[in-house]
Amino acid sequence: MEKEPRLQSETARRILAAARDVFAEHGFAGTTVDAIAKSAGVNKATLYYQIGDKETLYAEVVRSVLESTVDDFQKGIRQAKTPEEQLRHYIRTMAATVEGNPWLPRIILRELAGGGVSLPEVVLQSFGRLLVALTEILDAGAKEGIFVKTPPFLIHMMVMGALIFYKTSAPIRARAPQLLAEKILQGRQPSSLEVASEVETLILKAVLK
Amino acid sequence: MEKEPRLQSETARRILAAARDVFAEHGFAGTTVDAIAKSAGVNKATLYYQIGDKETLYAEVVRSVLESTVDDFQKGIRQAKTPEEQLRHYIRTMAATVEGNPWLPRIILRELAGGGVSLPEVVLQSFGRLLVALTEILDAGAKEGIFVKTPPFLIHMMVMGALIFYKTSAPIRARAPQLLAEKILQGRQPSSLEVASEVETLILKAVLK
Amino acid sequence: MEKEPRLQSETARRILAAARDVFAEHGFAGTTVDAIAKSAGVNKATLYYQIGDKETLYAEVVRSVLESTVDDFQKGIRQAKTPEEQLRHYIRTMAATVEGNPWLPRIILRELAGGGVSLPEVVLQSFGRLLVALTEILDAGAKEGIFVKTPPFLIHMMVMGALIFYKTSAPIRARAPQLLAEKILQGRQPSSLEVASEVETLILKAVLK
Amino acid sequence: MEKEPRLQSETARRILAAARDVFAEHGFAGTTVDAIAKSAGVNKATLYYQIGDKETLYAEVVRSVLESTVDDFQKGIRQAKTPEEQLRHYIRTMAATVEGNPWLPRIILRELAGGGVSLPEVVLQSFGRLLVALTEILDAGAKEGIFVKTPPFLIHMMVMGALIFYKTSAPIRARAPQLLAEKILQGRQPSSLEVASEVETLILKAVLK
DNA sequence: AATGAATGAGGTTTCATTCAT
DNA sequence: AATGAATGAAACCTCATTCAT
Repeated sequence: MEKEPRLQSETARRILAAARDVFAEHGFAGTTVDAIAKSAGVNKATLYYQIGDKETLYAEVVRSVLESTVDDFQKGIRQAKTPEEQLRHYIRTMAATVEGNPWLPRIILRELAGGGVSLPEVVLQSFGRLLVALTEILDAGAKEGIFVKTPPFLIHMMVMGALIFYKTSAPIRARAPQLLAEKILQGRQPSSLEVASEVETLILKAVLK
Repeated sequence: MEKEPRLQSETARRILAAARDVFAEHGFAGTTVDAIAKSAGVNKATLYYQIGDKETLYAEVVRSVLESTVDDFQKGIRQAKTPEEQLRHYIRTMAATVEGNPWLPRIILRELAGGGVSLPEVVLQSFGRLLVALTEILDAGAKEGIFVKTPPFLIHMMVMGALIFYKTSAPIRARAPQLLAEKILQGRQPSSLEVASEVETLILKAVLK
Repeated sequence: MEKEPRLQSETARRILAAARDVFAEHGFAGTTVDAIAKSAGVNKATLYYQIGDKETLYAEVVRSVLESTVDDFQKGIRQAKTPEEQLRHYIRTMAATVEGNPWLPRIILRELAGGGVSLPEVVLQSFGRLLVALTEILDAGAKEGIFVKTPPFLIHMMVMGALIFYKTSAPIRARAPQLLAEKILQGRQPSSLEVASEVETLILKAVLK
Repeated sequence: MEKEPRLQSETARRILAAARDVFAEHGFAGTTVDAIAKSAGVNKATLYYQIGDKETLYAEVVRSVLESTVDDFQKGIRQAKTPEEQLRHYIRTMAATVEGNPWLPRIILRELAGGGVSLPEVVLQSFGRLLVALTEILDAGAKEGIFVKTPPFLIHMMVMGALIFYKTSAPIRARAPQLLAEKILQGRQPSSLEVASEVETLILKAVLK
């Protein structure tokens, strides 16, 4: 249950990668162990030998996905100097992470829907550190008199919400009737990166004095 | 598969209400027909007699929940006059709807996570009408020179994202270590309505010239 | 788990009868639910619907087998008057019960081997009542001066042990080399009832003053 | 399948000792090869390399346990002179063997319950020799006119039955309600050796003229 | 309209055994 | 001689669905 990722065998890594994709696609209950094993190219019993039961497997996937994600976040943020630059960096890093980890948004959505019952303590702590970083950025900006005072949690929700909702609603948007799409989206389906830059613009306008 | 809602018997309504709650709690795959029947206080066979199979039941739940929600939205928006008032009204209506329908956020999250495969056409259309309304508000504001030009879809994502994420992350926030909570939330867990009003402030600041 | 036997459906009775035989033959771990279902002529899922899981099924079998057995015992004993007659009756009743319930000896042996972990409280109580009856017989005989004082539990063990061991060792005796059998058994394989009568003779001789 | 015991390696002995305990505890079907390997502190594959498959392992355990037991029996019996002394010795030796080999009673019970299908020929022969010895004792006593004529097999069953049942019923007796225990056992739980001596008294009284 | 009962299909997990090292 | 890893087969159990009443 508590395998040090660095010590994982190649087989275990293959299984976890497969599990990550299948869980992201179908959720916990909708995923069958058979599907994971097949996707990983191993026998079902091997999966149990290497990792454990379905719940352990899921917990391990959630942990590794969210923890590594948060690590990426933090590295990104430290590179900027002024609060404004840091806040921009924060948004860009989040966008890049969402973009680079296609399974992430859906796993986050499902965890939220499920009340986060599968989130291990260690993930909560990583998350906390991320929010602390954002809090420090906003506080610094407020102290310098360039930001209005805003609750960090809310900023996080708006940024994450916009990015994740935009990303995951893609298949639904694709089904929109032609006419509608033109009216609302002006015929364009902006890429995630364009959206991220628009989010950046809006959030900055909302926060800057 | 397509029962006219007005013709529903009392039994059918009880089943659908139970299904709505159980599906919201556990998702489609995580829900058993047995659990719905038990929660509705009817025999499983009765459920099949009244509604149909599990998929039909889910589709019916999603349809009724989202469609009625969108109807509420639209009624709310029309009551305001100036674009600014309308935009505020839009956000407040959304917040009130999320607040008044506890099952809504989780169903939306799961639908997004699942790519919206269970969303019937009619729901997409309702959604479209909602976005058209928002588009008209933003366009009117831009034409009057009080709003900057912003993509309506993005505004929608930011508002919905913030509201739904805040609502559904409550159980996770409750697990946050004391120290962290104080730093980030300053010890307060604002109510959903307070959050909605802060979202309103931020969005308006972002959109107003 | 606590079905009143009188209220059991025909199907449930068929399943329990099949389970009784298969468990007696192969023990708990050696029995598959598939085998019971097949032997009962019902679908495996029906078995779960009617009774419950394997453990519940086994507990129910042990309970019903041992409880009804003890009831038989008690009826038999009450019919005799003098302590000597009662003690003879006790032994004969036990022999008849072992003879009439082929699955009983093996289930008792397995329960003893397993430490009786599956014996429900109610079975223990029945057993207790049986031993109380035997105790009263021996005490009465001792008071009348016709029995020597002997521990009731030991008498019970010797009688049961002899009867059950004789019964269950039949397949092993059948494998004995010809020559040996002649020497030990004088070529005869006495029937269970003959053995019971010899047990009766021996026990009485041991107990009578 | 037939390894000469003298040639067994230390590892093989460790495995067999572990197997003996685990099989006694859980029976053949209830035992997993994993459990034995773990209990022996060796890798599962080593177990297969050293002994063979599960059935071979079990047969080897049964053979060694019962055979060595019978050897002990025979040594003990030869030390006494008169038939009465020999018969007493027989019972005491059996009691001592049961007492000194805690796994023996349960393995015997399970073998009886299973019809002795796992008893190898060699075990049957040892058993036969034991019964021949008992037969000779009883015959000698009868010829000297001090014993009544009794079937040796029955004596064996009664003695073994009483000893083994008493031993293995200990956990069940421990669960007996206080009140009952006092009535039947007069508050005492006699040790196995006390019980053996009472068995001796009773059997001798039954057999002596 | 409602239900107890039944079931095929499929899900999760275990286990004896083998193999490459 | 010993072991970590792998696996086919089979075990237990669940669940959506149907049917007779």
